[in-house]
Amino acid sequence: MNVSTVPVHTNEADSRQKRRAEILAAASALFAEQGYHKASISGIIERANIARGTFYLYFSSKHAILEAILDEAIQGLRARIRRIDMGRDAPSPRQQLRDNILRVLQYVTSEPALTQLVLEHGLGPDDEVAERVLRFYRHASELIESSLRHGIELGVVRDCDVGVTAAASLGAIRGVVAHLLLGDSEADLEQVTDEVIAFALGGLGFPG
Amino acid sequence: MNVSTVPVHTNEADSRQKRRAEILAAASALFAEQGYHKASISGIIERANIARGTFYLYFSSKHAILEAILDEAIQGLRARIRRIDMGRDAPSPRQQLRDNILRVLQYVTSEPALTQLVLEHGLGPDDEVAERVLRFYRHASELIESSLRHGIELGVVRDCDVGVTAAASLGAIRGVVAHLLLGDSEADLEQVTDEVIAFALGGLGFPG
Amino acid sequence: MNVSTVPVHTNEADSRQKRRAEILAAASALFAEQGYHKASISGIIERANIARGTFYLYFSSKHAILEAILDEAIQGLRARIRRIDMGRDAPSPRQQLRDNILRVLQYVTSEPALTQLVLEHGLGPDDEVAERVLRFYRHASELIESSLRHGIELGVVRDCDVGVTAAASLGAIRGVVAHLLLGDSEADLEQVTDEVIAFALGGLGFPG
Amino acid sequence: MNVSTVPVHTNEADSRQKRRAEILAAASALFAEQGYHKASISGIIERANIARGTFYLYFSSKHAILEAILDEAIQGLRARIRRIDMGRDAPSPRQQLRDNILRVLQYVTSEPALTQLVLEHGLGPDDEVAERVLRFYRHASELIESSLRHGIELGVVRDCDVGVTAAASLGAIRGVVAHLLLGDSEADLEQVTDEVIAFALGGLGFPG
DNA sequence: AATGAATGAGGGTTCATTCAT
DNA sequence: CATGAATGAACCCTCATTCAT
Repeated sequence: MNVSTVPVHTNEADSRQKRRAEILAAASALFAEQGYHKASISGIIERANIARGTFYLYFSSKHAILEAILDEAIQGLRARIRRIDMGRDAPSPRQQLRDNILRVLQYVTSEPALTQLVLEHGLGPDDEVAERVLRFYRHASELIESSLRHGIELGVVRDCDVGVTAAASLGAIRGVVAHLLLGDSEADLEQVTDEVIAFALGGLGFPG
Repeated sequence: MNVSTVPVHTNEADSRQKRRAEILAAASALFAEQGYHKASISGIIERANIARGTFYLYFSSKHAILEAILDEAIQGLRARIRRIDMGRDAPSPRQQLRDNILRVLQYVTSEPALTQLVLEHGLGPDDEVAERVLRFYRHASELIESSLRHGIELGVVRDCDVGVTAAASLGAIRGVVAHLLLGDSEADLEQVTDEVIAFALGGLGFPG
Repeated sequence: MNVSTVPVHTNEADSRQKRRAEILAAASALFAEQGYHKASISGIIERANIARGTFYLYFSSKHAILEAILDEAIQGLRARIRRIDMGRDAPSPRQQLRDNILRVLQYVTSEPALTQLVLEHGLGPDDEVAERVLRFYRHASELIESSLRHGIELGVVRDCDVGVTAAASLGAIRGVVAHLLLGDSEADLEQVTDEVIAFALGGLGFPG
Repeated sequence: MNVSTVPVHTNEADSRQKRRAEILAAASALFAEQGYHKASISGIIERANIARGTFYLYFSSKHAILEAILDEAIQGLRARIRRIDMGRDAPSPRQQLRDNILRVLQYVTSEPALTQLVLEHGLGPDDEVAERVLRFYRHASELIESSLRHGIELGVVRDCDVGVTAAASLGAIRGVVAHLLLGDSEADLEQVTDEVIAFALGGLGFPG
């Protein structure tokens, strides 16, 4: 007797996902604006135009939504970072590195709120939240380390402490990301990428 | 023949300073462990073994003690960073840069709790607290920028976007600092410094 | 045929108003018993049988509920005091004055807690709360003053310093109100009113 | 071997009394300015220029000093109110009443801080503090009542409910006192007294 | 007697979470 | 599913009082 013989399931699931996304968007905007701690459930539900109880139908806690947001951001970043292919037919490692950085910077500037949150967390104390971000950084770091090791083997990267150097490289990118986020004007990402590459590969050019 | 025939008064002031330092230490440790927000006055006074009211005899608020801690850390860092002297009789710029980095890394590893806090703050949204840390980062960034500009003029630094490059450099150091803080083992700071210098000045050594 | 086919909505609003009134009642009683300062939120919520947070769903602060209570009391009093109509068709001024006093005394004895609070406040130093009560007293005083002036013009009131006399008149009523509140037995308000009128209009009857 | 062979006892007692009076003065000024509750021990000792512990050498609690202040005020008032002497050689009752009122008004304006406190208290809830003030009011009220009864017996006062009329009379004076305290300008107390007397004895002059 | 650092009970308020409707 | 009134633990902070010096 139900009027809608259409796949109710899909509709419901769709609308559920949509609602969920709305709440997620409201929360990440608020978190970015006020910081996780200062932001309140009240603020989120007001922005998302939902009732208080509804929030808990989609997320089990305030903490949970932060994790979801960070996961989204991390996933976004991960998807844009690709392991450098040393195969013959692949583009040059430098080109691949450049592409990675450019994609990251593009993502980061297209999602400033998410980025803000990733930047903000992942340094704090051993929190379950920080854990995830930390794991991402560790993942990125390992990616860099393995590339460095590979490069050293191939003789294209000078011999160095890969742990320290990877930390420095990752930090450099983080620094540039923060720089982009703070800057009001829109920067030419291609150019910025080239600067980063130049710095990472050639340093400042100081004479040895 | 005792050097200190100074007034007994010092005792009072000393004990006050001592107590203050104890509270400061308890708070830094707790803030570093749990983060500023999660840490509570209760936790601080328990760790410092003082009564609730006593805390407020030394610091006007929870916020105030964080500021005091951050100020101390920033001051500690600032004191270890010296503008590079380009004079003839000065050590080589590279040597001076190395000294700066080494001093910072030494301080940072000697004060992991303070460092943790500085690392943690200054990224969130406009917090009154973050302000100070941000200002420090900005200060450091400007120092680097001006050095870069100077180096470019002298022809010892290749032409680059000083804003981006300074952000990358500062980020690289922050990255290494975070790396040191997370690492359980004690690293040889001299060696780490050399790695940082090598990375900053010569990059990865990738062939153009 | 039910007069109220009004929306069911009223139920919600009603229950909210009811709850609010309960808290208001609990607070008035406690304030009257212990005084505003000694009374605590804990005491109020215990008496009202609500949780701590619930209180703040209805009143933004302890201060706010006092204001609400005082406003209610003042409004109650104001509503019972009417400017004396000197028109031809109006009852005699004496009758109108009598009605005013009787209504006030009736209200005051029906709301001893509220009265206690109004009596208690408006005398301390410039408190934001006292302000409202003070304004009410000033309003009442001005009403009396203008009546006195009018009476003097008409020759029915002897020439006097209206400021002082109004203060004395208002004080006399306050005194009687306090007297009624302290007295355990229930007084005949009509009789008391007549006494007040007799005193106010004819004094003690002492021979000049 | 004591240098001072003078009655040390007296000196000490004197200085103790002096100190005590200073604290009392500081406290009553502060209480009058800020109200009893808002005023703090810190405020008192700062104003009295004594150490925190010293306060408790002279008064056992914050409450105790309020009691002492109120006692002083009440004593001051009591000393200025004299039972009306109906003896033949005595001045006329009216004159005696006038003298009483004038003395009270003089005292009250000379000690605004104390008066403020008496006015403020004595209406609040059944507090130990209010008790004393209340007792004073009751005392004054009984004095008036007995005078009224006497006057009625003598036929110089019209027959009335002495309880109500005494309350009204006392209230009238309180009202005038408050009026004087609030007024910035200095009033001619003799004139004010005459107004009060005229009101109390003859009322407003309204035609019966 | 005088001091003032230390105390800790108690204050008002917030806010993430729950649950009856 | 959606609601939002209700909850209460936990928060930061104040301040009258104490006591070792």
